[in-house]
Amino acid sequence: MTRKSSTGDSVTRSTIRDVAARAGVSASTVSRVLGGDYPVSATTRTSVMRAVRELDYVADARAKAIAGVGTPTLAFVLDDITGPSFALMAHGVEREATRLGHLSLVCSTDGDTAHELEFVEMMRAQRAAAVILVGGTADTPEYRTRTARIADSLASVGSRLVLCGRPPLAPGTPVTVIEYDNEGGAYALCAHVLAQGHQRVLFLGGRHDHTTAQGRERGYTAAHRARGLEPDPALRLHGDFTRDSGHRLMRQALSQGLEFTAVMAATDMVAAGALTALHEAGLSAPGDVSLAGYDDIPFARDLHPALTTVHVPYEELGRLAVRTVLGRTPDDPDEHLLLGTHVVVRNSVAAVTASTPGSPSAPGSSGGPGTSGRPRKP
Amino acid sequence: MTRKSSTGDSVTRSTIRDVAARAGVSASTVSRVLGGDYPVSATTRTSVMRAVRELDYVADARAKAIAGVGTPTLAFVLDDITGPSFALMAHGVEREATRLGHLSLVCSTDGDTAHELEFVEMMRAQRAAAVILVGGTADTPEYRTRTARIADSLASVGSRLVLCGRPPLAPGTPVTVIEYDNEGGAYALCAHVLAQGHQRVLFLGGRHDHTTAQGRERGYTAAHRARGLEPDPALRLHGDFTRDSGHRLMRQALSQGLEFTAVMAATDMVAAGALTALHEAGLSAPGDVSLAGYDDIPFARDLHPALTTVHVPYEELGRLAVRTVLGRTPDDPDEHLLLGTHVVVRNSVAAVTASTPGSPSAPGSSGGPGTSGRPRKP
DNA sequence: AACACTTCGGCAACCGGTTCCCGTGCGGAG
DNA sequence: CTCCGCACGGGAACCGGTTGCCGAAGTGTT
Repeated sequence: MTRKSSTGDSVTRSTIRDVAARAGVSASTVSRVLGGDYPVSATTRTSVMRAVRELDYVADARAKAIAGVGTPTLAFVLDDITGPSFALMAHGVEREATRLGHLSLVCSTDGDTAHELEFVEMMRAQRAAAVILVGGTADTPEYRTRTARIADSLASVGSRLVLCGRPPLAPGTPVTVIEYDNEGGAYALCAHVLAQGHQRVLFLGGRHDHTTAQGRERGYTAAHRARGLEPDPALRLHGDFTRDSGHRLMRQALSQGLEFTAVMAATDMVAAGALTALHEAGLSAPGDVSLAGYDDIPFARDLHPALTTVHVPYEELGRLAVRTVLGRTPDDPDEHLLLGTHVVVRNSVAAVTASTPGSPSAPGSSGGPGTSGRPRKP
Repeated sequence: MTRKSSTGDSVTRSTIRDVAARAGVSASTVSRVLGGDYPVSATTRTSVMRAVRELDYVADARAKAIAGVGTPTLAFVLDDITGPSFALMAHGVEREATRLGHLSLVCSTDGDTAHELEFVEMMRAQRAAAVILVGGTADTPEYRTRTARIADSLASVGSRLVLCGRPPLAPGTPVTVIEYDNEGGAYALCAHVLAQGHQRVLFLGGRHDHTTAQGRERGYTAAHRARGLEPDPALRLHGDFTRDSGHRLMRQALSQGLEFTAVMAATDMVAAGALTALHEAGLSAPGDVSLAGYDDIPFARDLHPALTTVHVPYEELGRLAVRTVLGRTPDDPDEHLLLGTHVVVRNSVAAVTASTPGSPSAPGSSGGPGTSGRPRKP
């Protein structure tokens, strides 16, 4: 049995024929014993099982796959698993996939769309049951045509593209999309902030061509307009979705003397960075400035003050994505699900008072936020 | 070409023989054109390539794998991708794997060791190049024998087990382990806290049989002893590594009137939960109580006060794990790497003053932490 | 005793690739 | 003009499984 015992026992890598030989039967019989349904006599069964056990044999899943048996795997590609909301989605995808008996392949692109293409090609080669693209992206015409092409090429090998947290493509493209309502959530959140009497709310956004950021910004604008307000363009700052971006943007806003009594961040991460910048400037929330986030990541509760934000059912989103795509027959119409969100009120946004002051003494920053809750004419 | 065009174009799923037929050559030629090295005339090459393009053909990676070509995949199984430190490791693993041209399979066990076994069996079937178990675990004799068996069974199919952030098994077990220094980090951190004059520091631990928690607790104890102190057993509370656990434990500690002037949490997540519990009780850090964490998750900076903690190179850990295992030849000795950690001092632990008070008014809790920085005789 | 029917196991083809081995047709060297 | 070698391409075996089909027993019926 030992082919080359240089160090301890060697690699065995036994095949089905090895098992067959040891049990004194043919390979087909072994396959049938393992497969289950075919009638096999009790004596052969036990002798085969004994050989399997002795050799510690496991059928090669790739060989089974190629023979058309076995469960195909699922793939999901995302920006960076490190982001809390991505992690949540990934968890949902993975949990549901394994619950349904599928393996999950994961790829991070780190925002590199070229990587995205490479990955999809690999997944196509793997004959993955589905490829799930999670998270928003820069929405350019080039992106749309590229993604549509991806959808087609996946469909051509019997796989399927799923867009999770990303807007749909042109109708007729073979794609499943599961979204959540960015605009609606932002609208509700901003309405809540405005209802507290704030009139100048700073928007800390992501990249301005990013679908998620755009949706949230639309909600911000719409909420203002619904109250007959027109948000000051100077109050929109763009960066990315990291805490560092929020930190930087907030410092910048403070140092250039922007006037505002509340801040609405595009994500909780951005809010977290903004909050520390506020603290560093000697300002408190919500005493001096109210602050709201978006995503309701687990950590939102542990910021001080606990962050008012909008809850997005990220994990459910991932779960739903795989359930939908796996429970699909080829001729089903293309699905498009839109999940709702809701704002969760915590302690970081307070009513504006007549005396909501600017920074009493903001060290290192010239001028704090607006010292009066009453801005110039809207 | 269209087999059944019920809705738009049908599934093509073209094989290498389809390409060969279309190009008017044999399958072997197509394989050689795609493979690269074999001499093929320019005219055949272009005609083959044209057929490939027209059919949008991609070779089936599984078939290649079974034929002994193509890159094997890598698998990593972890508790819950949602935990920030896990996510960091996962990111490191995934990044390094794809950099080296490998795909990564991911599985979460949610702490269920039975799942762990199932997954490993699946990975064995997949003939994964390596299976990386990340994160600490409950260290029981049963665990050790089970894991050793896993290591052997993986080795028998030419795969290999990697333990990442988990202690080694019995010598001779075919396993690669990459650890970081829990005890040393906790020692250094606790020494820092003690050097600030604290003498009663509350330890908020994880499960007492969990390897990571144990290491950190050992460091906590050792740091005390190095100063001639013996930590009060009543000051060790055990839970798990979640923020909720930290929250609950801290509430419990406050409500039962435990005396302490500093808190050392087993993880930053626990610290975060503990901090909000402190806040909820009307206590401030580090004014009333100093607080330290462990892991240096990205969020640690955004707590208020910014958390003093010990930095663990999680991402590097993951990266190193795959680099080590992939750059291995079968007869190499079993590796065991131990990465260093270092404490990062922020604002959450302060020197104890003569007047470091208990809770001025802790609502809902009967009695705050010790009102005197001076405990009974150590 | 002959017959049909069921139970059970082996042969061989197939899944989609790769690669060894060999045969052809071409060119250049002697 | 012959011979040799090389460039090129095809047939077939193989990787490790599954499964349709068929034949050999064993059993029950008339």
